This record gives sequence, C-alpha cells and structure tokens, in this order.
Amino acid sequence: MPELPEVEVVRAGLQPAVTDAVVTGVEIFDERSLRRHVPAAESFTAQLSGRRILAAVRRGKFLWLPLDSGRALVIHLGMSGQVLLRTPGAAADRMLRIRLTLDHPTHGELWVNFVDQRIFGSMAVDSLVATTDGLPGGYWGTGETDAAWQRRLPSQVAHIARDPIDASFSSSTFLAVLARKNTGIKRALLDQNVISGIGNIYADEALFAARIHYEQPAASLSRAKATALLAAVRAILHRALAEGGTSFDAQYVNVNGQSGYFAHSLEAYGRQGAPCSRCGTLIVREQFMNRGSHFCPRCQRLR
DNA sequence: ATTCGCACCTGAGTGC
DNA sequence: TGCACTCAGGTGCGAA
Repeated sequence: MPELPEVEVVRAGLQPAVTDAVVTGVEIFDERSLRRHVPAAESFTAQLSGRRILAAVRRGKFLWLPLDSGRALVIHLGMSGQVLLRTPGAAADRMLRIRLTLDHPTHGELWVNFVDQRIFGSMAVDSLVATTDGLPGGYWGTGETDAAWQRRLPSQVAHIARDPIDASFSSSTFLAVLARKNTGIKRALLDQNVISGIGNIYADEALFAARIHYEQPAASLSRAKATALLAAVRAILHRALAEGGTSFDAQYVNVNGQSGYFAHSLEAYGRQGAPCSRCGTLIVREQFMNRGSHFCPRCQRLR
C-alpha cells in the first residue's frame, strides 16, 4: 500500500487501535522483513516486548510508532506491505511475515499482522533523533501534548523530506530545491529527499493535471508552473485520501482489509490506449525507471 | 556532490 | 498443464 494516501489510511486505522497498547508478543515468520532493523545491543523482539505504544506517526511513506522506551517501531510498506488488525485466533493471513500481539487497556487483545508479498517493506526498532528545524517530526492526527517524541523522528527517516500535506512543509524550500535540480520533473517528484509521499501513480496524475511532460527538466519550470504543480499534487493526494486511497486489487487495503476507491478517478496512470479526458488523444505509456510513465502526448508536451 | 541504473523479492497474468 | 516471460504502488546502494 505504497503512496502517501494509502499509508495515511493505514496510519489513521492504526492510531486508535495501538495508542496506549502494550506489546505482549512478537512473532517473526520471515527475518527478511527486518531488513531495516539494525540490531543494536538488543534484538527486535527484546526491544518491543513489554513496551507501550504512544502514537502512530507518518512522514511521507514512512510510519512509526513511538514507544515508552524512547525509541520507535518503524514500518515501511514497500511495494506490497499491509498492516492488518485481527482478532487473536483468526485464520493466518497469506504471506504473513511478522505478527505483534498487543494488549490495549480498553479494547483488549489484538493482533497486528504485517503481510508483505515482495518483502521490500519492513519493520524495525530505531532510535529517535531531534528534527533539525525543531518542528514536529511527522503527522499523528490530533492531540497536542508536546510529548518528547513529537519533535523527533526515527534516524532512518531523518533524510526524508517533509510531505506536501505536512503543516510544516515549506513551499518556498521545495521550489528552491526544484529550481536547482538537474533532472526530469518526474524523477524530482519521486525523490523522497526533495518531497516525500509521491510515487508512480500520483506523480503521473499530478503531471497530467498540471499538463507537464514527465521528462521536462525540473529547473526549466517557471515559478508559476512549479507552484501550479505543487497545488495539483496536494489536490490529488487529498482527493485520494478522501476516497480511501487507490486499489486495483486486494493488495492495497486498509487495516481492516478494505480497498479504497480512487482508482476510478485516475486520469493517466494505467490508462494507456484510452482517450484523454480533456482532448481525446490516446494516453501513452512509456518505459521509465524500469516502470511506466503515463501521459497525454498532446496535453503534456516537452518544451 | 549529484544523478542514474540496478538489485532487492514474490506472485499474478499472458501467450505459446 | 507447463513454461517463459512481463508486470507491479519503493528504496538504497554503488558506480559514473
């Protein structure tokens, strides 16, 4: 469940279930799902057992659950990760890699199943470091308590730029970075050090909305055009979030296993051979970064 | 210091 | 039915 809207759907679903819960069990079915875990002195299991979860936070496509130990459980879904909440005793999910058992003060026992087909995602316990700007590390929904974890973020997320729906996102910083980028605009949008949360689907959708060719040099965009692109990115992410994210199949689901509806609203991604909604020209798919780029050859010309 | 290609993986779908 | 091949929403590493 990869891009920002889908990850936020997972975060929002986790928050009420895991906040204030204590980890009472850890089962690792595939060690490869711990690829981002750096075993410091203690193992993944030892660092989680008995710890209380304080919140569910997200920056871009990274999720983390701050713990009462001062560290955090980092979750990245990769290309195919899912976090599913299950009642203990439920039938095992296919491709289950890690399971946590939580005990919540009011909801009781709960399984958190980390399912991942391709194993590009992972769970890890990581230290928290202070944000360089002193602002919140990510988005955690409501609740202003000024707790210690709020202005911190996992060390492995520190290099990730803020995402465009983060209240602390700086448009002027983004525009300045973009103006210095010596690469195509789509590469820049996908670079999580420049702006986070955007992946292949929403990059294509935003570029379609802003009528920009994916290989247009980033630095060649006028300030007005770049500003319009950022507005398009925000609009699309918000609309996708409101629809519960994009699902083509059962792979991209919320914590209850339900799909989102934004796939019906896609204008470019996956629509190769279908007419552009604006001009009727057939949408084209081109090979790009070992994937595809979808665009309207008439509305989105290289300039 | 940047930018770019590729490795990391499994499973579903297609065509022969 | 089986096999070879293509495709998939991400990230990080090393090489240029």
